[in-house]
Amino acid sequence: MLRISKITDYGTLVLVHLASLSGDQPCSATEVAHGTHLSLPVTQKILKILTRGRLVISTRGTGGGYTLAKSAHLISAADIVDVLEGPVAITECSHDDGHCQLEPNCQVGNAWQKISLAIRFALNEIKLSDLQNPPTEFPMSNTILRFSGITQKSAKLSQS
Amino acid sequence: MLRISKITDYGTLVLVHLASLSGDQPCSATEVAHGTHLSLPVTQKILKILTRGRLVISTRGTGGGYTLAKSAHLISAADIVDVLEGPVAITECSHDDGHCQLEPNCQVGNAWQKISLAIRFALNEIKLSDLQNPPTEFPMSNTILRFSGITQKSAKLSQS
DNA sequence: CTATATTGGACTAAAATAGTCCTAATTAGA
DNA sequence: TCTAATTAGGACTATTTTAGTCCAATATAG
Repeated sequence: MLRISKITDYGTLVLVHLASLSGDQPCSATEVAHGTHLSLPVTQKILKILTRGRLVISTRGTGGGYTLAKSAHLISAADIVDVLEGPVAITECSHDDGHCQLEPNCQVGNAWQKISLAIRFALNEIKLSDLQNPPTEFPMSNTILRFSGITQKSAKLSQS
Repeated sequence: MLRISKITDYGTLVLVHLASLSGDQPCSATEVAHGTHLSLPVTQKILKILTRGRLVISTRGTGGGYTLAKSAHLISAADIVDVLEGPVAITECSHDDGHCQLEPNCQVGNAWQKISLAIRFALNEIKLSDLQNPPTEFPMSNTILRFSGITQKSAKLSQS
């Protein structure tokens, strides 16, 4: 459905929360869970993914936790999607067994790659700092997209 | 994974095939299946969806089949995605029970909506006629997007 | 040592996707 | 009016993906 997964949805909440912190003391998973109203297991899972993706830095042990790896205006929506939407999956068509079975239609695959690039460009333009306090207009905004994005309803809220 | 489903993948193949036809006699599902190397059941399924989505027009009975509903340069990638990627799913957050449980984070949901708009804009710019014979450059193309697009490998080829 | 934290990954249930198939309904033409 | 060619609608199953939880191991401050 051309949708963004909940992991990405929640992950953005987590990143925005980390970005909103003033000090540079690490923020524990428990604190993030409280701050975002996400359940603790989900928060932990997301923080682990973000850490592996090098968007946040972790500190282990007592007093440990997580901090943003870089300034919020240096993290783009493309970065977030890259890290949270699973492994890099280059278009399968290219260079696996060397050549295509559907020669003439390969043009089409090529076209979707171009479309993908256009989308990526759009994601690249939007920074975490924009998500913190979004401007009314993003570049290229135009009509309505059906896209299951971040929502309150979809968010798995903890009871705490 | 921010991916395009195979239905959309195949559907584009089908539309490109219909667009490539010279006459205005309808093309049967069987013919489309042969032309695209997709299996017949899949082809039929896709043509039914495209018909319901009013991107193609069907003629029933002997000698019947399908034709494009409008010129290839009037059909955009956004149209194709709209029709093939399932029902319209407006962002769940808005106006269901009136207000948000995560007031401050609602900003984030808002931001993803904006991102969605940007993506939709990109899709709007690309027409079926471009997919037929894609230009080397699309507007806004920049870097690499992981995006499982149309592929030969992923296509379920018929044995016919 | 011990309490606090992250790390890595296993695990299950639910949902979405892919693909096939069956039974109408429709229509041209013999 | 039959018959063959076609689309229409939707049921159905298997596979894959997603969502979410949990556990055992590792690290560290005090």
